[in-house]
Amino acid sequence: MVNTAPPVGYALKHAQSLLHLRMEEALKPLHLTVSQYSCLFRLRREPGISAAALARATFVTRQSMNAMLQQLIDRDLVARPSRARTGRALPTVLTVAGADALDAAQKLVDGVEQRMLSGLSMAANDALARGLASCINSLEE
Amino acid sequence: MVNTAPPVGYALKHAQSLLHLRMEEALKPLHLTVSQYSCLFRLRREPGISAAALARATFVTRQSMNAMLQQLIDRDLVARPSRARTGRALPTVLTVAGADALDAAQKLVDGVEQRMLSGLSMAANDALARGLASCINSLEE
DNA sequence: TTGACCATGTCAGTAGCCTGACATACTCTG
DNA sequence: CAGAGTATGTCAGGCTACTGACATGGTCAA
Repeated sequence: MVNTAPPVGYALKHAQSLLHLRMEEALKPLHLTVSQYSCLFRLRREPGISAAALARATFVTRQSMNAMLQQLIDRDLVARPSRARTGRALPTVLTVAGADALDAAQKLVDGVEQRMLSGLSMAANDALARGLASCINSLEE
Repeated sequence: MVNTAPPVGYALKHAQSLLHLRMEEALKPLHLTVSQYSCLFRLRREPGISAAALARATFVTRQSMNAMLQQLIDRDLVARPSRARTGRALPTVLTVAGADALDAAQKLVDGVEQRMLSGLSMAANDALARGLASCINSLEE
């Protein structure tokens, strides 16, 4: 007897959709979208990263990322040179204002994430993370 | 010592993004998008459901759902009356062609889902499903 | 050195989904 | 019975992300 509908994929979508919604709500006062937050977050972890690499890390196309970066540059949260020192990649970095915005956003996002995981024991949290990692591994390539 | 970046939210996004991508690839030969598949899937489970309820179940707005339903109606995969017998809700149902398309799509999607879960034991699969359910529960309202 | 190959950035066009707003139909309370 | 409240469908407009295409710069093998 098999399931008529394996619920894992649906649950994944449901959870991600809700997480995105709550994050969007939380970040609204800062006038940041989830995508913009992800971008700033990754920029702190990898200063000087190229826009294309940033795009891959945040699951959008490089075209979308460049459009988003332009907005963030206009708001002075991010900076990058107009010409590459070498190659074509333009190394992008956080500005001071960008780092400040990220700090504020981080607190709000952490709250949402804690809320999401509040019903899980440490072991269950671990099992969830491990399960997701396995799914990711099985799906890539 | 706390994590600089709690990876669960990111892993959730990563997994969902990959799953969506693989499903999109798998459904391409049928000229169906993931959203359309989700819509058909839900329609089989709940024949006669309203477009608004369908929208909630598939995590889009009712405006988007109505636009999508119009496409599916044009392709004769879905049908619904032009007037409601009672109230405003227009009960939507699968056509025979829609059921056939869903059957074909189901096989492909099941393959993707199995691939995603292929690295997990039954217990780990269970723990993942339970963890996601807990996250969903904690995040709604 | 040269030519294939790949990565990056950019331009143009398209599609999907969203928010905001409104009319309609039912329900429920006073 | 009158009114508010809720749910559904629909129209209009806008924004975001996508695909497709191209030029540029670097790498690597022949």
